Amino acid sequence: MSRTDLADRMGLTRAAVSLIVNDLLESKVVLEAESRSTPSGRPPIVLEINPERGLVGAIDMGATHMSIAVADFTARIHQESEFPFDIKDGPEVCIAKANQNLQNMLEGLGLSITGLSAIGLGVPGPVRTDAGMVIAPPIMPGWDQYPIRASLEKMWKHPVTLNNDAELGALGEWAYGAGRGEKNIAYIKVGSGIGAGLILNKQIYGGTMGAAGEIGHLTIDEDGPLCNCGNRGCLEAFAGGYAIARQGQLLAKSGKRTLLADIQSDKITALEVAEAARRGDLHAQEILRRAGTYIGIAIAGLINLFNPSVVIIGGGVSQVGDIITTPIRQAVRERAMHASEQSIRITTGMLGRRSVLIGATVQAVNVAIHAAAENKNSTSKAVVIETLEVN
Amino acid sequence: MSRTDLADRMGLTRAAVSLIVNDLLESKVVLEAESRSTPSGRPPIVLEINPERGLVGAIDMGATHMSIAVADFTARIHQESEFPFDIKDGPEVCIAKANQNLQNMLEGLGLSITGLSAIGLGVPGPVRTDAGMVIAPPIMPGWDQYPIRASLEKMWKHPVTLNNDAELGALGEWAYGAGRGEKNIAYIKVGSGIGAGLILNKQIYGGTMGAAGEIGHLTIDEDGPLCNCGNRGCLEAFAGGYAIARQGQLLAKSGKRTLLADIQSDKITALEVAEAARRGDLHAQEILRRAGTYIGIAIAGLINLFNPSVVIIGGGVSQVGDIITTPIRQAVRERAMHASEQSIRITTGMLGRRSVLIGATVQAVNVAIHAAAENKNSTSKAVVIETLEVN
DNA sequence: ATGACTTTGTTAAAATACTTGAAAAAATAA
DNA sequence: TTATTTTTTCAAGTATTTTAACAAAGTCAT
Repeated sequence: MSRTDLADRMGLTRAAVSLIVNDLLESKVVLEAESRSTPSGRPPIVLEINPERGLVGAIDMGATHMSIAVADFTARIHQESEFPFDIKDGPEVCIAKANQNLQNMLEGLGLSITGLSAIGLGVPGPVRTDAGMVIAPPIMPGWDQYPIRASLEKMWKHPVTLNNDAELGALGEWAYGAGRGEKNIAYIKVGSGIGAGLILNKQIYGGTMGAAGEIGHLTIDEDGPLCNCGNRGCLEAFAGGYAIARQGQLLAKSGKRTLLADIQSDKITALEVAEAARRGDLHAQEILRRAGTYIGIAIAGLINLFNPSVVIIGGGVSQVGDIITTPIRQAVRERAMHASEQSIRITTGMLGRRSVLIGATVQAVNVAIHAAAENKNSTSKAVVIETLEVN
Repeated sequence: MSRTDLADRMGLTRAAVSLIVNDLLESKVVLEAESRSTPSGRPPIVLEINPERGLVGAIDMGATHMSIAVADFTARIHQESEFPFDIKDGPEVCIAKANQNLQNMLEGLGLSITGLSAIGLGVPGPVRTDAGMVIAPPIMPGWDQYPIRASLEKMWKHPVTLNNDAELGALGEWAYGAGRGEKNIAYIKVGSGIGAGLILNKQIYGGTMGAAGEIGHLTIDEDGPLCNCGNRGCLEAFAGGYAIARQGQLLAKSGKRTLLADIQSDKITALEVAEAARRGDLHAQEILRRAGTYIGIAIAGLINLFNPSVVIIGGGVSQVGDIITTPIRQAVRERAMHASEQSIRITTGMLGRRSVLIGATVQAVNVAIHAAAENKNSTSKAVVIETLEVN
């Protein structure tokens, strides 16, 4: 990105951008790379974020697993680890575990917490980002209104950001993945549950209470199976990881010719079903195809309401690729309005399992750069977000 | 609203607001009213928009009826008229009719088009507001990519704004109706068709192609009745005005004890069904109750995805009040996620049939004030929108 | 190679949009 | 009357951006 490109995107003059960029250069947030060649005229000086400007922490708390990572300012992950835990243990225990593991990782890198500029955290519940807490989370007992950000900032003495995990997946894919440069995207996280993260007008949209994007609990069929939210026929009850696992278990016991028959029934998770499908198991493929159709129905609804330019399928189940995206696309084609459906792109995420971590990194880098800009008597400020966007 | 209130809402200092407001006072956009009394301290000077600053035109093109109005800067409608027309006649004919009727109304008021500061227009299709045209509209044959705003501005030599009608309904209710001061609202327009207008983060959200809010084509039941969009089981096919009319016609012919039996079957529209229901016809009430349940299912989906703070039911059918809102509320209570459902308010519009017209007025006043601010060497600018919001 | 052309980046002065801190104004309560 | 409270204003200063001119760095045609 050249200064001129930035000026165009931000609606400023080149002169203004020049001043801002020179400040950022001085504070080493961005670097000048080699010039690009152009058909005519002075070649632009390519600007990029300085990876060596600093490091940030990223934490992705799921329902049953936690991932933590240390990454640089370009969101490149230097070290990463994943381990099982249980969000139901409540904030104190979970935060202690997160701290423990982050400290261990830092030690391994010859660093301490002071080596990080900021830490980004994602959790599987409705987040009030400004307040730094979750409100009435369905699957996070004990976390309701616990001051997550405040207690982490007190412990680490560094800025912490808190977001919903699907939001961060959307942010990650938007900044560095399949949604780059788009104005409105939806990221569908198909894991044990199903949630959507929304970027609208280039910003995370969380809704009034942080509870936007609950696509997993759209009613697909009022007479459908019971969902653990208490209602019937939610998408999640048809196509979530648990639902897929249960169908795999039933399949294994059915006596049909399937690769899953070799596995002990209660060990079958969505992962095993996906693996069997990939290896050609027609029955397992059928399970995923059906799940894809249901997800597609819900996505068609989302498209009709939001009209995004891209829908990105992420989360564990998305790893199976075409087996699930094909029925999704077909269901959308059949059910979404023509105008929206014509212009939509439906794709799997480019960042795989890492999209949430990378989204957390983006948030952390954001606050880190803001903090750096505050310390200087610089001309930047809100501008920095755009700088990142443009990266 | 005092200067101090404005400062708080806009995140500026009182000094800054004072400067801006004084400019607006000088250009007669706002007026100082009498001071409110307060328990202690200097009483604030109440500011309000000057109704006599100017007039704007507002046009609401529906599928089969057009409303036009002349209103002042406080969105008070001075004169209004409604007449049948057919959007299918295409842009030239419809624009000519709009012009004809607006000119007549202005003549009746002793005015001409030069007496208007701006004109706001709403149409029932996906609008690209910036481009001033509709893209691939389902029910506006011949309008696709026709330069609506450009040709109107050429004809009238005044600024024209173009929006989707449901968007404008949302804007109207947000600015002067049931959604005042809220951050995220959805306005559900239940007319012949069913569409939603969205205000997110205090701004109209139209989606990537202007096709957001198509709630009428959410799939409620894949085996449901055929919709004129080509799919099966759309909400509109269950609960739209046409669907209600058809059910009323069937009811009339069924031999059941109903007020509709007295009316010639092909003259029964949704209006007659609503009227019969209001007069106590149990079968007609049942039709509306069922429609309400379906609408509620769709709204529950919308709430799960958007988490707005208010959902406003507008359009013709909403006039029946509780008969329809009660089943809607119940369906939402049963199907929406707890966190969102707890905080939501579901209500009918405060502006009745006029919400779209008032939304069009708001847009027109907005551009008019902007234009006024551009002419002056004033300190205002983007600020003006906020001023309006606060009204 | 030279000059014409194009596009990018820089500079200094001016304009704009605020903030800061103090003071004035307008009421109530003691 | 004086103290208190809150709103509004004023004047000076700061921060951010534009304007308009210019310098820099390339290509292209001759």
